[in-house]
Amino acid sequence: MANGLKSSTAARVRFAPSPTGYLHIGGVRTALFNWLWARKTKGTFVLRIEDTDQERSTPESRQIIFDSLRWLELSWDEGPEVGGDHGPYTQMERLSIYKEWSERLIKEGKAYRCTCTKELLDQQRAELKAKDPKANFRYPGTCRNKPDAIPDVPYVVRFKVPTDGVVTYVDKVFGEVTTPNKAQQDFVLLRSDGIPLYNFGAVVDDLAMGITLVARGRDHMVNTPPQILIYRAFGAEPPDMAHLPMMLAPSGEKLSKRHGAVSVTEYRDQGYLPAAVLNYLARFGWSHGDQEVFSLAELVEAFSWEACGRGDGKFDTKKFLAIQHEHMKRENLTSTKEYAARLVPFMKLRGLDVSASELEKTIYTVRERSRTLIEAAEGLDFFYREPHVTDDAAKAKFLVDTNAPNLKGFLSVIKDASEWTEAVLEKAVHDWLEKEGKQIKDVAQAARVALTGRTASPGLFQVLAVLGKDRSLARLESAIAIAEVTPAPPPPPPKEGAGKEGATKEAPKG
RNA sequence: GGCCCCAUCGUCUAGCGGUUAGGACACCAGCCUCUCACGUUGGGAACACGGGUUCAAUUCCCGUUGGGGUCACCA
Repeated sequence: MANGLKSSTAARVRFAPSPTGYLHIGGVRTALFNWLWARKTKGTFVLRIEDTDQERSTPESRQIIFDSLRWLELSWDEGPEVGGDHGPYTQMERLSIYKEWSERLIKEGKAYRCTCTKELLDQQRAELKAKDPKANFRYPGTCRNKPDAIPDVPYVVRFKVPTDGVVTYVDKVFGEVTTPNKAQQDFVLLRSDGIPLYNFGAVVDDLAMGITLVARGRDHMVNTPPQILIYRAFGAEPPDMAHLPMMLAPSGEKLSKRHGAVSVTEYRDQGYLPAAVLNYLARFGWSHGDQEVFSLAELVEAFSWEACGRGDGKFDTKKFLAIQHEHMKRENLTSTKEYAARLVPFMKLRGLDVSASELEKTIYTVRERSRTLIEAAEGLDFFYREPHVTDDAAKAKFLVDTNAPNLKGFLSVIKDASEWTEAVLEKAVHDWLEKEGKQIKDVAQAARVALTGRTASPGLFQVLAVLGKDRSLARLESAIAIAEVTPAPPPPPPKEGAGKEGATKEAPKG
């Protein structure tokens, strides 16, 4: 009962990445689930930078994290650049806090100073391994029972792990998990340079920041028992814990650069929509009946830890693209206004300086056929490029003398149309075709190549309407000029497959 | 190897004792069609194995197998 109440009241959750590179797609999922929970409970989403790995942390990575989260629209309520009552939100700025809290534990006999050097322990570990490759090295407890005094050599602070007993906690997605304490060693809290290790820094901060639920990847599940021991040493109740199943590469290996894009910024640059990225990630390890496509608001509404699965999954780029396509197609998911605004930079990349308001008028022609903003930009290119570019193969195949008469006829019909609208043009052309005893397919491809420069495009009459009368006529005229002086290629030889099929069918005759 | 976790179509998953085991992606075939798409109809495709519990197990329990995580003065 008390637990249910705790879950439904405003949660304080956090996302605590290390600034050691790009923001991994798996990290984004962790951020998303936390963010969803914060929004659903009308709670607080805290961003904390865990930069205690001085070797790997960089200011650039820190910036990438901010940029990525902002692009995804996963806004944080407390954290770097926005502030809050529990700062600072960067661990390297909290060193005095860790020092103070560790002294507290030492004073209470729950932790101790250890002067064993890393070199010594590495050596002991190596010796043991040499004797017995299967052996499990653990800190032997050399300094565990020494009376406390500040040594005159560098020392680390170690946690005094109880020699017996177990840690049991109820994971929000995995249920009850029990680990024996004797499986753990006296792990290090504070390094000799005063910088905390992950488990200590995270617990101190989560406690100090009033975090009520910790959600992270399953690779952290092994950290939970020692962390709970630390919470208890501080006389505190641990927050709720939730672990998320792993996202694996299609091969079943850990997801890495080798298996395609793992950095969110790559998806951004490939023309994915943030809402689509979030949608795919949300459905990975979480489900809501048969629903596949969600807006962000729907995710917030529907999300729950209970509906999270426990099995690891494999990242599927095809399904990801399909979800992305849905978001590109549906106006209620991506309004034309938003679509246009996001498209502008992709047009710019093609050297086309088109305003969002201009794009808003043409987007309807590519909505269903573009899966990404890059594809949309490609699809819209010929509307804005003057002169437009004609594909060589398309030109050679369609802008030829045998098509010239049809193109001329087509041109003169639309030129005389009573009104330059899709419907009127279509009717005019069809009337003409009927009179001529021709079909639209006899002229469509040549006209398409003339107008768009390619063999695949939006509907012919949509193209005419968007292009406008002057440009349409001009493009047709120059195409006709080319066609008239270009001899048609020889007809292709009969297809082998078709011949065989015919032979089979007519075999009884022979 | 120790500790921990997991197990339904190829993939993401629904299922919370009794179902023709459902959906989505992908795949195949058809329809639609001025191209590309979209849309649409249909199809193949799964409960890892072995014991229990039960009138009844995909579902609950145990084991086996398989997979994953982690064993640092990284996070």
